[in-house]
Amino acid sequence: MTSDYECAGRILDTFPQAMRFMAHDLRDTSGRPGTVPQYRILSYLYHHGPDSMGGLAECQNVTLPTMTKTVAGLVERGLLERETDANDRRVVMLRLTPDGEAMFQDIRDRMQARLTTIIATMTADEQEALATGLRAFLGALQRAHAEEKATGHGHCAAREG
Amino acid sequence: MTSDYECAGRILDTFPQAMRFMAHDLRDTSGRPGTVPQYRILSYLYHHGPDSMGGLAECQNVTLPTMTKTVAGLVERGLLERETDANDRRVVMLRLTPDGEAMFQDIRDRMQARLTTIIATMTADEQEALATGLRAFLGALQRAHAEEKATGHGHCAAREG
DNA sequence: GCAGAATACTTAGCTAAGCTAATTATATGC
DNA sequence: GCATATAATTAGCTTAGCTAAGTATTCTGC
Repeated sequence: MTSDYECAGRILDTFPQAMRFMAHDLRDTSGRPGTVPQYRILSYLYHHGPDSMGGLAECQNVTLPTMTKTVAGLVERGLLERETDANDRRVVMLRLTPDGEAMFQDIRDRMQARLTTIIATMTADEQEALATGLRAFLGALQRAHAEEKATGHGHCAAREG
Repeated sequence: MTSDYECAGRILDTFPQAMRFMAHDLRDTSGRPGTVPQYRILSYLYHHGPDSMGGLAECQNVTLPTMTKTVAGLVERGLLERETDANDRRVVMLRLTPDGEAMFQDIRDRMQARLTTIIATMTADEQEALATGLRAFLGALQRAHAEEKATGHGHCAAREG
């Protein structure tokens, strides 16, 4: 029954190490695309379609200035396009370019291939447990995030007034 | 049978988000101790006892210059002590000061309390799965790390000649 | 319908983490 | 004892993250 406490310690041990692995692999991927935050932006736009700076910042849980800067790098490399929203010209919409889409697919395939070789050394049961555990944990994280915003405890202001 | 592939995607979604949570909490913790890499150094020395710059850099999977800099911040704050090794005066040994030990315990307790409230919203089965999955995954990661070093595929040179 | 408040984003300026390349200091080996 | 190897540091760069302040647009209220 100490599994929540144990989980906490295990998360603190495991996640940073895994992130270092991923960061390293991303840099190796033919040099260009680079970093985990950049990859996450490509991934989000790929799966959810175009979104605004604010929308991206919120879902990635970073501030707007941080998002502005990270996006700028991707735009410079021609992986994203900026477009002023027609309905509200304060809003900047971001979308993947064809290059950005191809780049995302390429990186994702490499990353998954790499992770897959690591995960393949685990038993089927362990893989199942990991997938199940992570799915539940991600849900729990997002609930916590939403709740903090609602109670004003969070780090960034709520989007809808 | 797609669970390894699914795991890979899930890891890419979940870990960075969880890291952002932890990073945020660490900064909030009465301001001082700061960041995930710093916390990891305190944690390692707490659990494994004093170690050298090289030893720390290797186990944390960063380069020596990175470790030098991060450690310097902790030494400045009086959380770590440097000591030249008597047997090999090139080697710098790091150990926790009493302050460092107290700081580690304090941070760890806060982090675990925080994570525990998140994890508590998961079912007992999910918690169990997460703990099991992460334990196995950490093992798999470390095997991969060791193997890469052995085959010279890795990023940093092997320690033992 | 325009002044003032609110919103979306950017700019400026900082800190920390990460890297590589080059130095310094100590150990080892022939 | 000189050449080479090893442990750590320094220098110099990039990216990510933050806050505070500025700009441009939209909304509100009278």
